[in-house]
Amino acid sequence: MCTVFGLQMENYQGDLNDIVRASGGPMGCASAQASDTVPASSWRQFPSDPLNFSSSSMDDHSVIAFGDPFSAVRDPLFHELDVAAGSSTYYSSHNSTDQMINNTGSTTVEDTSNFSGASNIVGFGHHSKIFEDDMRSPCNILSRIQISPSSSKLPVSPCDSPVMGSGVYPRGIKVPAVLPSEMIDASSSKSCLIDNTGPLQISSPRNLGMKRRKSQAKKVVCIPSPAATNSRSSGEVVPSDLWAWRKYGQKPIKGSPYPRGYYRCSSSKGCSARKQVERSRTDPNMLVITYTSEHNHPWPTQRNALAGSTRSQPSKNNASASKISSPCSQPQNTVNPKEELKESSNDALSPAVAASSTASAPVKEEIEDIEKQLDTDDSEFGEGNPQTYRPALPDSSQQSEDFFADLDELEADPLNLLFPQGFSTDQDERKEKKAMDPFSMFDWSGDDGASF
DNA sequence: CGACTTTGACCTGCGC
DNA sequence: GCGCAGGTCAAAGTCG
Repeated sequence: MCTVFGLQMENYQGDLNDIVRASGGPMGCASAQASDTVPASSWRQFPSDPLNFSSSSMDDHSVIAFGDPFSAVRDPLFHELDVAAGSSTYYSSHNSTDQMINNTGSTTVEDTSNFSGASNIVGFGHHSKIFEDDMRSPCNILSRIQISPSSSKLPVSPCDSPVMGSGVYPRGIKVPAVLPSEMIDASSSKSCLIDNTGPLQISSPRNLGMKRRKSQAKKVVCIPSPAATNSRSSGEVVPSDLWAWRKYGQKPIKGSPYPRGYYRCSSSKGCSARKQVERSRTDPNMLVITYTSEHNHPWPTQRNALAGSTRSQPSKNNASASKISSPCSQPQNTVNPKEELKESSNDALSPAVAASSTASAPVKEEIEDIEKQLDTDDSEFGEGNPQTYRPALPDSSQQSEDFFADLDELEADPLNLLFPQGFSTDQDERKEKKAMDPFSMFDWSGDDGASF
């Protein structure tokens, strides 16, 4: 049982960067397979932002880390998936060559019909701590993603600093207990057509959009399709993530029985982030989500952040959705969908924080402990700590630092409240496991009315 | 009423 | 140049 995430990078421009594939468990469970091998060392890259990188993590786990300030934050979804899918989660990237690295030692060379393009894949044994650590970040799916230096031009400029991810933080994906394994290359690799340092030519907005479309970096994420329908009438299942998406189009795709939905970020006006959602033509149980462009705004923490995802889960479907979201079944977390919706619209906290507030009583205690621990360990999560959740502004590292400085002024980082156990020690592991239980932390329903 | 989805039309890139 | 396919727009409808 594996959860497979395929990430494809097209025309790397520095923002939608950093793709890594972390495979867990025996490679036999992966349908995404490689045709070549590459030394893991060739994959390692040093972070562009030292502030957000822990040398220890590098040394201890050979973590592929990046400048993404979100790299420090555990990804609730992927932890959820990790758990639900038997701790086998895959990230992947596609580049010029098919490569898979499995640091478990058993590099597998297989083939996948779904990899039409090339890919660089780095796998980590799912028992390894590195992977567990990686999974602590809500944005790690991206932050830990990195393009093989051998196959991609990596512009290293302030402008290329990773931004808010591009929304590859599926939050509400409801993962079936048994997950199909598949990785899809939804778009073929193309040579870089854009020199992001060159002059920008603008004809008409539409023309620009088209040109951008053709040359822009993309990330392709393959996820198991949620069983529940959370789309209003089409019945199409669109897993929600932390961003709010607004559907603006749908087109039938030639050769595929499934239409492709087009979404743009509605978290912030002017955000150019887009994504395309379509079902895999080879495995209808898999959704292929292609992220284009990147968010030009911080991770949504305002009420509108959940607008799309909330709406995309109509109350009439919430029952089934919550069932799926909680294979472990936590009935105490079941809440009136109406209430949940209402709460969500009123809550200005980040989803993660809200999640903490919705946890069941025992979990609440754990979270309280964690918060206390956070207070005492605050220094540990100070600047430069990789486990610190730090949203970034896209423009420059300086800007990011300023932004971080602003964030530091916040009383408490919402996600830190959830992920303070990022630096777990052995004695913390038990608590961590419990606290990180995705079904208690990320089930956004609640029994105390504190949910949103 | 605001936010969202649906859907047909339009625009653009690309291959022939 | 033409046609196809994919991507986007925008009006209309839906929902809470």
